[in-house]
This record gives sequence, C-alpha cells and structure tokens, in this order.
Amino acid sequence: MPATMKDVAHLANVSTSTVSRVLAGHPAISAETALRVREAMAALSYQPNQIARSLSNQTTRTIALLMPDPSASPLMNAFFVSAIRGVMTYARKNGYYLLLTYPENNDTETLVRDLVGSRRTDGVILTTVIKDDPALTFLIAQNHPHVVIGHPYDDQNTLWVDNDNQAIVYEVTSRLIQQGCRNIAFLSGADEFRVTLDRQQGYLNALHDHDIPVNPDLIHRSRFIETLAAEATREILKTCLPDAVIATDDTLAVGVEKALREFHYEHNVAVVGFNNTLVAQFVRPALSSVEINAEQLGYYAAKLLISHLEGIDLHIRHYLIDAHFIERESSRPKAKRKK
Amino acid sequence: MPATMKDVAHLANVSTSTVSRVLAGHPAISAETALRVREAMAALSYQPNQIARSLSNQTTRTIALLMPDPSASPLMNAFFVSAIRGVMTYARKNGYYLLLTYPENNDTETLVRDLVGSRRTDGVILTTVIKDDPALTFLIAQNHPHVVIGHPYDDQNTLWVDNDNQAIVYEVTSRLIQQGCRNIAFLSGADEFRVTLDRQQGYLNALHDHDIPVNPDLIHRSRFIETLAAEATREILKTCLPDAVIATDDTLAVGVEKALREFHYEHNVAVVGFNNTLVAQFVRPALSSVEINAEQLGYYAAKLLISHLEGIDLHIRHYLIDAHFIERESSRPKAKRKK
DNA sequence: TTGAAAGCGCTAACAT
DNA sequence: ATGTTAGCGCTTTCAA
Repeated sequence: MPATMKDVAHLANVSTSTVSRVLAGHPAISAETALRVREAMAALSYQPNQIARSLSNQTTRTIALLMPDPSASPLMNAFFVSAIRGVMTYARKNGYYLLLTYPENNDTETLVRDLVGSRRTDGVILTTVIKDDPALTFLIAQNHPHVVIGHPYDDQNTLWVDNDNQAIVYEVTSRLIQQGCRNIAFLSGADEFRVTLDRQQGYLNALHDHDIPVNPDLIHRSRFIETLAAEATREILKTCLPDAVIATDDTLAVGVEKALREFHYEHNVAVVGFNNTLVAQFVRPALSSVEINAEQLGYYAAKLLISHLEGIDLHIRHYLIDAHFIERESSRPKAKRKK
Repeated sequence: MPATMKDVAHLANVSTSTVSRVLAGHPAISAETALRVREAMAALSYQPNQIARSLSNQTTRTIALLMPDPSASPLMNAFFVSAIRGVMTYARKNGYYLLLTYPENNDTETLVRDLVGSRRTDGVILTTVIKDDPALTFLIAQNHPHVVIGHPYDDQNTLWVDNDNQAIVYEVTSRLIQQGCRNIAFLSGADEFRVTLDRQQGYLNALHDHDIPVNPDLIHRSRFIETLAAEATREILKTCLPDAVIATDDTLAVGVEKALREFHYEHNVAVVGFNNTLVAQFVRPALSSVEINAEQLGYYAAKLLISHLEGIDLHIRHYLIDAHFIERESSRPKAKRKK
C-alpha cells in the first residue's frame, strides 16, 4: 500500500491539512514545518493520489482527444497522427494527460456524454466538424470546455483552430489554371465534413473567377482510401481526360496516380495532394501537396483548451494555421511536358 | 451541476446504497425498486461519477501507453502509430480508456512512478525494452500490472508480446545470402534497445551459419532518421561496396536508397527495410520490407494487460506475433540485374 | 431486500 | 501558522 497524506502527517507530526498546504505551496506555512513535511514525504516516497485530489477538486488535469470513428475514416491516417502529436506535446509540457479515444457506431454524442458525465476529463478536443453535430451541441449546452479542430458552424460558442481551407484550395486551383489547366477534377472526403465543403468552395470560386465552367463529372467524394480514389479516377476517365486533379489527401492522390498510370496518363495530368505526407516525397512523379501543418493544429488546439481550463484569457477564440502549397513534379508543367 | 447518486436516491425514495446496487447489477434487489431507480436515473439523466467510483474502487478502467521519449526516437513513427491503433482498438472494445504519454528527459522511471503513484491508471504498457530498465524494475517491485511490447530481459515477472526478431532477421539475411550476397550491411536503431540486439544476433547467426565472416564496418546504428541512414551508407561506401543492406526501419532504408542513388548504386545493392510502411510501396525501386504486424503487437499487449486486470487467466504470459518478409523490387535479384 | 454508516485520500472553509 | 471538520460521490460492510 502506498503512503497517504495521513501517513505523512503522522510522521511529520502535523495535520493532513498542513501536508496539503505544503503540497499546494500555500504561503502561510513556516519554513521549518514545510521542511519537516517534505522530509516525511521523501522518507515515505509519498505520491499524492490524483483520484482523491480530482474528486475533491473537480479537476483531472486530463484532456480527451476524440478521433473519428474508424468505420468512417481509417483510424489514424497521417492527418490525425500529426494532430495527436501536437496535442500531446502541448499537453505534456503543461502537465496534462491525454486520453485518446474514438466513438463506436459513429456515435460521438454518446461518447462525449460519457466523457463529460463521468468527469474523467476537464475538456475535450473534437477533430471533425459536421453540421448540427450533436456532440458539439451537447458540449455547448453543458458549457463543457472544448476545442474543435476545424471551423465549426457555430463558431460563437466554441474555441477552434483550422486552416483557411477555402483560400488554400483557391490558391492551388488558380495556380493550376495559370499553368493552363482547364479541366480540373476535385476529389475529396465525405461532404458531411465541413472541411470538404470549404475546400470545394475554394475550388469552385477559383473556377468562377477564371470563367471556367464547372463540370460536375469532375467532382467526386469518398473515404480517404487509395482504391476508392483510383476507382473515381477511372470513372472520370470514362467521360473525359482532366488536365489536373486536386485530391484532399495524399492517399487519394496516390490512388489517382495509380489509375492514371494504368492508362499511361501519369505525365499528362497534374496531380495535387494534401497533408504533405512522407509518400508524397517518394512516389514518382513526386507528389505536389498542401502542407496544412496538422501538428500545429493539434498544438494550438491544446493550447486553446488548456489556457481556457486554467482561466487564462488569450483574447483569441480561434487560430488560423498557415497552410501552403508544396509544388513537386506531379503538378509542374515541365514535368508534364517531359512525355 | 450534474445529478449525483443522492439525487437519484431521493427521487426513487431509496438510499444511495440501493442505487449503487442497481448500478452494479446486484442480485438482491427487488424488480420494482430496480425499475423505480432506473426511471429516476433516466429522468435525471444520471451518469456515475467515475472519479468517485475510482476512489472507492481503487480502479480506473484506464490503461497507460508509454511512447518513447521523442528526443530518442521521432514521436510516433509508423511502428508506434500502428501499436497505438492496436492497443486502442482492444481497449475501446473492452471498455477501457487509453492514456497516451511519453517521458521527458528520457526519464521513464519518473513517469511511471507518477502514473502508478497517482493511481490514474490500472496498468501500463511499455513500448521499448532496455537493459535494467528502472521503470520496469519499479513496476515489478510494485507488482503493478504491466505489459511490455518487446521481449524484456526479465521475462519471468512481466507479460510481454514480441516478434521473433532474431528468427525473422535470420531468415531475411539467409535469403539475401542465397541470392548471392556476401557483403551485407546491417543498419539498426540504438543498441540500448533489445530489439536491436536481437535482430543483430539474427544477422550474425545467419552469416555464421553460411560461413561468411563478419565485417564490423558493415554494421551501423542510429536513430530512426532518414538522413542518419544516408550518412551511415556514405560512410560504408567509403571503404567498400556492400551487395545488400538490411535496415531495421523503412525510414532508414529510404535513407540508404537515397545515398546509393547519389553514387548510382541503387540497382546494384539489395535493400530491405522493416515495418512495411506506406513508403515502402511507393519508393522506386519498391522497397522490400519486413511486416512485423505492429498493430497486432499492440492489440495483444492490451489483451494481455486487460485480461490480467480482470483476473482472467489466459494461461499464457506472452504472445509471439508473426512477422514476415515482403519481397519487392529493391531486393530482388532480377531488379538488380536490370542495370 | 434495504438502509445506515464508515471509508476511499484529498481540499478548503472555518476556527484558533 | 496550524488544526478541526465537513465535504467530494461513490462502494461496501454490517445490521435490521
């Protein structure tokens, strides 16, 4: 049995409240007693029971990070791994523990209710944004501290971090147009996610501003799985040959390249991915990709949450994380002319 | 303020002990009262306070997963990501939460002491094995439930899961020898990790069994970072041209290929990686790699730990997870002859 | 079948 | 500057 505060109090000949006070660094404690208490703690290698502390405090120094349901998106694709890394780093540095979890049967609401109701965590970070998210509604209603990675529809009552998805896709699309592309396909994730809609809007706006008509056959959505992207690409190739494809995940982009290669179009079609994963550097042709700095998204999400938990007012309710286009061979005009 | 047991007891006109009993599914409770209590719970949308429960129970239904210190190995390389995924999946399915953390200043002992002392978790999973690991020693001394991913030196007092690292490297090395390789380089992680030594032993045994002398210049160790592997390769190339390189992580293998390419040796040297990551499929030449099934390692680690926590005797104290060699272009003789 | 009461280990208001 | 005491919300022994 590990030592308790009581044991320490006995040994140091003080009351438990005194022990509690030295632990808390309370000022009104004489140097001598503080020393005695510390010695007693050391002698017994005392460690405070955080559970007891939590019960008394109503605080756990633990935050929860909710991943998407693995049935909706592969558990921990590169984006989420980076985000976790960022969250973990900030949390650890600030003395918070990280509870990593995901919903079952896509039921995020039940998970959040459980997390909040059980009082295991002080706050939660959500990693997806959908319309009328019941989990988010619940968090807002309960006034439970939370941060969303992604731009929530109701951005008044929640803290959030995101890239400017519309702008970055606008930029990429415009760039391709400048290179002479006119038939630009757009492959993205499920349209229940706001990130999908934002990016698509950036794409549409760019086409519009350059007077390029929208061809619905060039717009596809799927889960972030390579084979699905290959499938979609073959589908598109049945009706026309696009001169560029923007895919909102490198995994998708790789699937696109694979399908293009089947028809020997790999050098005729510019391809751009997202998330700048390792594969982007290694596929041939090297894949142009949008670096969204997912690690920073996670880091700032944790920062926003933890600052809020500690009552620190950052005078800011969201962070917009820089994203930038990394051009590689797969979308460079010269590469395409090579053939 | 969320409802407490007391509120439920009031509403149902019973004592808190009765509420506690229905919650626990205690048999000696009349059907009527049980019903009344359940209704009261529903009416108040009562959720038990897990912290209070934990304090009373001395149990948290949370397990900790310790990652390596990011200063020693990049935080969450592919191996660990897969392992996390496996642990998380099993834990979630069995109603356990996952606390993800890592030591600071490489001080795993302090972290483990804190984790155990604070009673935040019911058990911990370690992901690295070093000699005389103080963290492991502490866990054994405290008799605190734990599982190690990797084969611990003291395998009597801990549960563990691992691949048969020696055997798989023996197999890969022998294969390369059969293909005619005689100068096989071996690049691996830090030799403080047992996995490094085991794999190296497999390599040495294979050489020995085929009467090939060991050339120490061909054996290098480094952190799992691409550039370091490239560096090591250049170092080796100064003194001799190996006909094969075994690298115990795909990241290293990629660095090797990069260095080989600088000297236009990429088609003359067989290269084998480990962990069968995505890049292995996409680099050119496609990288042969050992699939160690890290996700299964994590899954079975969690299974071992949780079964132990629940007092279920699996009649087994470790799992040996299958690993197998996936041969691709980078090590195939024909590919090498191409040039 | 149910309730009363003690206890899990800590914190904090109140008292001295 | 320190001790006393009453919780925090639950479980569980003991008694009825």
